[in-house]
Amino acid sequence: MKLMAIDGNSIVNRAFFGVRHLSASDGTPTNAVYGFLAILFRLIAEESPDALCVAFDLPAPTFRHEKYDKYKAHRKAMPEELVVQMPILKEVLDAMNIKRYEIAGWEADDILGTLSKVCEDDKWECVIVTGDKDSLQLVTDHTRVKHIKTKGGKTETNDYTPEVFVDEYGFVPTMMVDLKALMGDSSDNIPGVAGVGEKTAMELVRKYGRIADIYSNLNTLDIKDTLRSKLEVGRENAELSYTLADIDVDVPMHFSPEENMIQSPNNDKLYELFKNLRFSTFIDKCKLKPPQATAAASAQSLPSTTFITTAKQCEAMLIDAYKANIVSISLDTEFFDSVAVVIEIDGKTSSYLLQRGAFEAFDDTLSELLSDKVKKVGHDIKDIMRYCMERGIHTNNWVFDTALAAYLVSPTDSNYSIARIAEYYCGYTLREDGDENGQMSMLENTGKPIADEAIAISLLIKTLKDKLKEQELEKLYYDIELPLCQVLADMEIAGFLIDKEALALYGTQLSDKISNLEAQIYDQAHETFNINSPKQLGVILFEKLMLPAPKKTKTGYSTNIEVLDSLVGKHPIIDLIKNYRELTKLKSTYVDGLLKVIGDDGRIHTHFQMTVTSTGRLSSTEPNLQNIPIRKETGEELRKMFVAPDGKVLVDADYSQIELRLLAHIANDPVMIKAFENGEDIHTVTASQVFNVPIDEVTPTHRFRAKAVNFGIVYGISAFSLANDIGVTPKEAKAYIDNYFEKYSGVYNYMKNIVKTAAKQGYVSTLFGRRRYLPELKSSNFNTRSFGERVALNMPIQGTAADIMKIAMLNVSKRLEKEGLSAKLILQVHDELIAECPNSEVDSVCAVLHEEMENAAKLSVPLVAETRVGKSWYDAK
DNA sequence: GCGATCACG
DNA sequence: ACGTACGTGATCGCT
Repeated sequence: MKLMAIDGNSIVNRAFFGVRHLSASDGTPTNAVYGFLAILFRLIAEESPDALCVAFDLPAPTFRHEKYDKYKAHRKAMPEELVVQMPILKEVLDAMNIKRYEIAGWEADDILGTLSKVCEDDKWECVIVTGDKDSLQLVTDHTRVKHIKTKGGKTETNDYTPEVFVDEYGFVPTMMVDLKALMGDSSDNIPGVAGVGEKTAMELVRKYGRIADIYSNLNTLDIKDTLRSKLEVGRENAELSYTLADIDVDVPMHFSPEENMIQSPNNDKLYELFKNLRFSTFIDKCKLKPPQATAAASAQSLPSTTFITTAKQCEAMLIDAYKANIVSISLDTEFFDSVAVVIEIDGKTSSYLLQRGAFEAFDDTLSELLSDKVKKVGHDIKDIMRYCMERGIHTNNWVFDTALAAYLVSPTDSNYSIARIAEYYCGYTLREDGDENGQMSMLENTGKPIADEAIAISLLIKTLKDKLKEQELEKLYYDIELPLCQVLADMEIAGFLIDKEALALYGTQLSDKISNLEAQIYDQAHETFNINSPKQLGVILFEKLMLPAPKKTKTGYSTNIEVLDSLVGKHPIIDLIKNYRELTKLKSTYVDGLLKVIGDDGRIHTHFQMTVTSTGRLSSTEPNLQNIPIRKETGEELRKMFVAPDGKVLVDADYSQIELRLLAHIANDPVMIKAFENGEDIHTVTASQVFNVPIDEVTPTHRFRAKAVNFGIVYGISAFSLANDIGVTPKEAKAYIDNYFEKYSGVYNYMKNIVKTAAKQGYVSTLFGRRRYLPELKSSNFNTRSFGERVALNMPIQGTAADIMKIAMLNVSKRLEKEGLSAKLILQVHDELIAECPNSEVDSVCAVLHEEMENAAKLSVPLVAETRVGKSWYDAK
């Protein structure tokens, strides 16, 4: 039988410092609890113990403090954010029916030692889990210590059996105490012997054994006299340290391993806890079910769903739908053959399910529901719009989107599925759409999931509307985000025409070059290997060819472009590999990747994601058309395959320096504003400022560096990173930054103030009110907090640029329609808009894009947009 | 499923 | 002293 005993404080500490910021629904930090549980579940899976318990320290003084009043004296107090997590962790453990041991006057180590001894007497195997090396003294044939450490954010475990310990230390585990008695421990304030560190202490213990032996033979030991006198002077401290380091295995406590046998958790309690902590992964992992009581209670107040089977029922439903203020709709997007509707009139809610085949007028009814006559709410309505339009049904009059609202309210969440947000905001759990048994009715079988979804949507509306109001997001939501859905749906449907043959040809040309390079690389390496495997490549470069390895990753050698660049000239294989990397990237991601997604119409229809970024930008997937190569010539070729059909051209319009213009505006920096007003090149102006040279003496190097500084400022710069980026010393980089802030003092003040404001109000926002909350600023972890500060600087700029582009898109789309132009927007790449345009409309469309983009916002600097025309994206750039 | 790498603004 | 720039997505190898 096996007991796993955990040093609670030690592990929770590791978790706290190793896991990034997380918080419960009320904002309490939860990262330590999360990390602890992640480690716990991993260990249970790894060890499958029969019994399990956790030992904790208590804040009360221990017998060690009595012996030595300075014990752990200058140890830092536990950070407040960890303090608040301790009771939560204990509550979770209780709900999991895992026993906790905490005894005033003793530390967790002593408890672990005591219970490992009991295990030994009872012939149980004992596994002690800790992040603290002190407990290694407990290792015996029956007691194994699992030592946990965090390395680069990853937890690693080392198992110490007596053999492993002896291998590493060169003496038996019990002598760990002697080691510590000699070397001391600064974090626990154990003095040890002055002048004796880890190396010397190890050697002494290895050679001469326990400190009792060392001191009784002190005069005859074969050591330097200086060391001998250090030992002599430090004798009292050594003996005191010994008693402090020695783990007490006779703590007066009742313990028997059988009482700690693993039990199933208290489902209801643990479910509630995990739900509030937002630990949905652990809910799944423990296979917890929503508490029966609450499920039943909420089910009572929910409408039961009517399955519509007659034209008469259907008519009655439609009449209500026309009358209602809000109708929640969920559509089956797999077969397009069922729709769920929830209607609320006079506070009375009814739920309906309509299916094709269940009554004759399904298609007509669906068209009615989707028409102008019904005010609708849906979830991800941009997708519904696209989906319906692709099937020839026009939709209209969507007045709310639950996903979009949840995103604006909390743009850093990772998932806005209806199930997630209904659970989170309303405590409403959607039933799983599993096929539990084959004997279900139509309603039970295919209708349930969407019927539940429509109910969830109707429940969410009020909560989300309140939140939008509370956070002053209504204007942004109703005037920008919601109307943008239709524009994006139209763009997705329009798609981008691809010259498929040219793309395929380009692919075969790449293939030829790649196999050529492959052969040369194998030749240089004198063997074949997988060049795409960083692991194998690392072995070839740094072990076989003995090139210097400048950097390592968590898993091994780094072979990224920076490393390769540093090796250019040292071996001919490097250039070949760089070339190979570049071409295989183009082939696999772009040529093969894009060929796969060209539609029957010869066009690529990307999906714009509206709820992904934390700043308000869009993202593009399946395929991503926002990262088509342009920075290198070989890659830029690809843009020749993005074309306009016969009789049409592409109009490409992009904002010039929108982020720096916004920085000038938001920071209200007179120098920068003036530069933009005068239409000057901002990087040249910055160079002139930073390097103290007249404008016409700015060299390309000056400009290049100034450009990096400008970008760095927008990202929340550090001298170190800037130095790394442009290849100067950190000292020089710092001088650039100092100079920059001196000249652009408005920017300096902005940066100082925005972090302060963010910390005070807990969030930052864009000119149009989009918010991002920054709990990171409250973190006691330096990295986390610094990240929060950089985000506070960057989000208002990047986010405002995103808002402005969205406004421009809405206005362009409106203008094109109003002017009766048939040109269509087909792509947005953050600061760039592309329209496909009949030859005859070129001038008008250029004007529309130009004007609507430049007039999307009134700032204290001009917004500038440049348009180009071409038969391909390459030509139009 | 995750890390490394590299494509974009 | 800390560790080192913001925001994304796709592909590959490996566990």
